[in-house]
Amino acid sequence: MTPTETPISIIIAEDHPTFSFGVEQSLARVPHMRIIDKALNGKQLLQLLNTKKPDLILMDVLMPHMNGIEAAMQIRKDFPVIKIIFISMYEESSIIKQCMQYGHGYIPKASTTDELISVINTVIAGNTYFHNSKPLLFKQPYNDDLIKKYKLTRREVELIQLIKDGLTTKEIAAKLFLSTLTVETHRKNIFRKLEVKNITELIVFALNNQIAS
Amino acid sequence: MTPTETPISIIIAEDHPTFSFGVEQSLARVPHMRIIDKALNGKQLLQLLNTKKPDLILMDVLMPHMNGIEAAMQIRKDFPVIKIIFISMYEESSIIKQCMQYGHGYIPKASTTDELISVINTVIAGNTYFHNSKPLLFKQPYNDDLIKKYKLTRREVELIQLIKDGLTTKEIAAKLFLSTLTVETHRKNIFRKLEVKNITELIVFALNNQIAS
DNA sequence: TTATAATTACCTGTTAACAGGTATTACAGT
DNA sequence: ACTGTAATACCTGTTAACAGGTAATTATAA
Repeated sequence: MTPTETPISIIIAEDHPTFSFGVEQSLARVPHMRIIDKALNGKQLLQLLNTKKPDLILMDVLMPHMNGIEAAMQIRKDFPVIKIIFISMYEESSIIKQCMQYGHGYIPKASTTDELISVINTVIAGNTYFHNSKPLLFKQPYNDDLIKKYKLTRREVELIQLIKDGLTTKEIAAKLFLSTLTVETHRKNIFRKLEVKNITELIVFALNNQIAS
Repeated sequence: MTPTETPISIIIAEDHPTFSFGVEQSLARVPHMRIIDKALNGKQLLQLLNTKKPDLILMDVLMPHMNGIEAAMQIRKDFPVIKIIFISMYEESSIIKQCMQYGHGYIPKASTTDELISVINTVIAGNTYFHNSKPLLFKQPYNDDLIKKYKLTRREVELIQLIKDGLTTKEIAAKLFLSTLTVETHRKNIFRKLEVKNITELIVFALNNQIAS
């Protein structure tokens, strides 16, 4: 939108040199963007940041030694001013969600150069941009996919909701006018289906997968 | 980016007619966008949707009778295809976070027409766009704020992490070479400080507040 | 150095969670 | 009419969680 006087300085953190080179070539033609360095993984990136402070980092999510998310967690602590755009081969909602937590933008590797330039401008302008062709937000009201995948019944999903709200078996039974034994049965079935060993794992699973919001 | 053949149909839900009129005027000059109707609040909007199905809704966050967030929750259930862009006077992170949950985009009312058009195009293209000049993501570091607020010790945070990973008291004790009784003491202290009554509430709290990721 | 906080550990109970079953009723799909 | 699944409920245990204390060692900051 508004090209700055001094060019936007960028570091690419990406373990595949081929892709990294492609990005470099693409951005070479953009006057107000300059790639000042490259890193092959998170650790290398953090070392680079000791001497060079870019405006923005194009960060691959999956890298050896230290992945992009971990690196981003560290960077936002040490250099909160630096913008981070994640790039990933996979468009899984769980990944995109993490990117929303720890970065300012996300695009898949399959994106066009135009989209890349667009997202850089957007993020530098102080906004966020998360590409998702299969919209993640509207997939989660009740995560139907997951519920089908794990063959959860309506009642079971209802129970998960209540468990997540911190209700004990007894409280749930009272609320739903059921025997506590029935609630326990449901609970056991949920555990079996989701392959979790206790409430803790159930809650983490449910929250991460938006079965209970 | 890519103007469609048939124009993008839009409904505005906004309780201030002045603002609503301004948007209408602004978009009137954009050929591939068409405002097909207006609503003054969430309830009115939902009624409109019985007869008209827009591609996109420009939704004010704060409206009388039924606010934008509530309306969005309903709409994503009933008409998941419809895109929602929130418009708000306030740039509070709590509001933006909710918008990220229930919509595809967010811009403040102070935005330019260019930004409005840009966000509509972005969202229609299947992406998300959340304007935030004071970046919300980097405001919740690892959540040191919360840890300080609740006066959690290092050890307690460590315990929360392990509890979140589904470890039982015994397992945690073994891992940290502690007595199970010690772990129980820590746990009780955590419960007291965070004012939660059981592990379930602890997990939900920790995940929601990024104390444990 | 001297409080203060952090970490560790223990004691005594009660209650809830969890494991591994069986079994009945009801209803929806073929 | 039949069959599977959902929803309900029970039984028998064991173990973990939780509540309510007390108290001894470290660290650590005033």
